[in-house]
Amino acid sequence: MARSRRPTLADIARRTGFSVPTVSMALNDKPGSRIADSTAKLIKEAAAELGYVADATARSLRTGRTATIGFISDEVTVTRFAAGMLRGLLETAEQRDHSVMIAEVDHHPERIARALGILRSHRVDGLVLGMMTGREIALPAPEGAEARIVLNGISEGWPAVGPDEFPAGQAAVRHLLERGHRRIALIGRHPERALPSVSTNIPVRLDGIDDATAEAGLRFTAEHHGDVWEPELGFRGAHAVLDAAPDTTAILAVNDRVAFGVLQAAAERGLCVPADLSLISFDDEELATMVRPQLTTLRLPYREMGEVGAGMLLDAVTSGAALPAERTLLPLELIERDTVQTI
Amino acid sequence: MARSRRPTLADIARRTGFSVPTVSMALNDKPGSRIADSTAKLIKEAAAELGYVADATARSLRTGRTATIGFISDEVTVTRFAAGMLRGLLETAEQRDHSVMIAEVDHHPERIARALGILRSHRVDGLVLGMMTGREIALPAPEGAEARIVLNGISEGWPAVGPDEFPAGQAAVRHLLERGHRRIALIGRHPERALPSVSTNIPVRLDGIDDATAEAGLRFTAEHHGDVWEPELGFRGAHAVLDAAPDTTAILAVNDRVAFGVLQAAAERGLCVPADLSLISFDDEELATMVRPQLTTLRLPYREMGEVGAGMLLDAVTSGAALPAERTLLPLELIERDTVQTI
DNA sequence: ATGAAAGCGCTAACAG
DNA sequence: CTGTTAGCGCTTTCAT
Repeated sequence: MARSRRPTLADIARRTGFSVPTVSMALNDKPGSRIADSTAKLIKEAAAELGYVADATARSLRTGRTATIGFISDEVTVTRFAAGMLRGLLETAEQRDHSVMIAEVDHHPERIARALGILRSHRVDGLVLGMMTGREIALPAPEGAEARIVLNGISEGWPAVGPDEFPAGQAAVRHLLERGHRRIALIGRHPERALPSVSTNIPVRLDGIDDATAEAGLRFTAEHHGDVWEPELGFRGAHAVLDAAPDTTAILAVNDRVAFGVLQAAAERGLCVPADLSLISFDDEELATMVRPQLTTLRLPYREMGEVGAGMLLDAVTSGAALPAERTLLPLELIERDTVQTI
Repeated sequence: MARSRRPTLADIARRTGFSVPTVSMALNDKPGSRIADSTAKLIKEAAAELGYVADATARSLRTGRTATIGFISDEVTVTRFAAGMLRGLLETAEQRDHSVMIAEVDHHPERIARALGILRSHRVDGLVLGMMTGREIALPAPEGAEARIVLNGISEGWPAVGPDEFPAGQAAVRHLLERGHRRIALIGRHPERALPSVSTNIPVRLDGIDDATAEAGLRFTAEHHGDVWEPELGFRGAHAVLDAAPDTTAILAVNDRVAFGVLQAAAERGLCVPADLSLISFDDEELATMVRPQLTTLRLPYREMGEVGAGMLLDAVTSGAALPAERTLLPLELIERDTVQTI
């Protein structure tokens, strides 16, 4: 039953007796052009009857704009953080009447170049590169003139949006301090300071942590290093740290997964969290609310990165203004749940 | 420095002295048309020098095909399962030289209709609707002639791909049976059989479970009902079930999150999994490998749904053949980890 | 083996 | 207020 050909402006024009441009104007009702209200109504009715939907490819060819932004991710669609970033992006894009074309890449530069080329061939109005881990990355020289932005990571020549890690690190320490903790252990510092190509975010987070402890004239009771931030590290780290400094009252874990491991170790030692041991971490992934007690943690603003990134990009696209050269930093919010207790 | 205008076929034509159609032919090197190898080479070199990328909007306008498929999800981008489905889709699409345009919707039919309209205006060659939960849903009558498919869910008039729940339910029971368990408890059956608009998958899974137990002449030692499949249910369920039937040797949990709760309850009771209590569940979400012991579970084929769905869709798009009217069912794989022990 | 002409569906510029 | 003309960049006849 499907009409073999979809209706075009010409169909509506024929049906109503007006010309094609008139139909076009009426349907787009721009403020400037004055089409008689009566004809506009007629035309719209006809369009609705025919089930007309404008052909975006034709429109784009003519206007040079596609109302589409491209999203490339280095595996972000495959991780627990993808959701927020993509969702923020999609929502903002949709609110501002833009569609999103998505391409997945791995870490290989040639794959990224390929994805960039494909998106460019589709004439996207702007490009968003979302990175799962905050790393520095070498991107192909931005040849086209499209607006572009990188989320979470850093790349030479690309405007960027990322999490504001330094104050977050401070906040975590201060939260513990304010609740009376003076004997704090840290789990998850890199064995050596990470290269920017490996991580740009966590080292800054640790700088913030160190800054706040130094300011309070404090040293950690113990530290357990590591750079594979999975539960295993927290599990072993908690045992190590608690063996070394049994009077520790609070543990600062570099992320939620590590904190999860800490929780298991604490249970094994017969320690009750938070009565016997407080715990604070970073990320606020779904896991944080699945465990009991639920984790007090600093939420990484993935969703906001998507929203703000898309917003800035679309501002630039719309106004033609340049994107800020400075990296835009978004705060991590402290989510107080059940793992920190005042002593 | 950016060239204000991107290079077109005409630019290459001017530069090489050939005509625009010749350049087009040479660049697309179709089997049929015979362009001299020498000129093809010349043209390709020129194209590369200019950094030419074909304008997809122009091409689409002319050919009527966009080499793009649309993906709509009812919140799938926001859940733990999104990753696999989206990734399978993206990979298959990319392998077959198609791009993906994505739109996020909630459950409101009018939102879906809107997304459908937008994607249709972009003239996508095919439509994939991915649903997070396997439900039956009423979709706007498919007006356009584009190929379409629904993943995980069911909708009148839409070809579908979904998980093969019945044999998976059987397999879970049989796995326990084969390992000597005869005293099994079940956690997570709906209080009453779910409506298709709520869930089409889990009830079938339970049918499979019931079928295999009946076949073995077995009854569950105890059951704990519920339809909010979160850890809390498993936690309370395990306690209830173990209180009611302390001789239970294995628990069948309706999903991993529930199993996670079971693990916590077992620990609380001083029960060691799997030595004192075996446990099997469904989904294989990331959580399954984060807990210790790691969960033995039946993996939901989200990624495969994406792959197979995209594959079928693209077959239809390419060949013009119709998609199968039958729902295509994909197996759940049993992932043996550490929560089931032979007794 | 290559060129000339036409047209996909739309919008912008200019008449009237 | 509305119609005419033109053209975005590409591919597809049809000539040569």
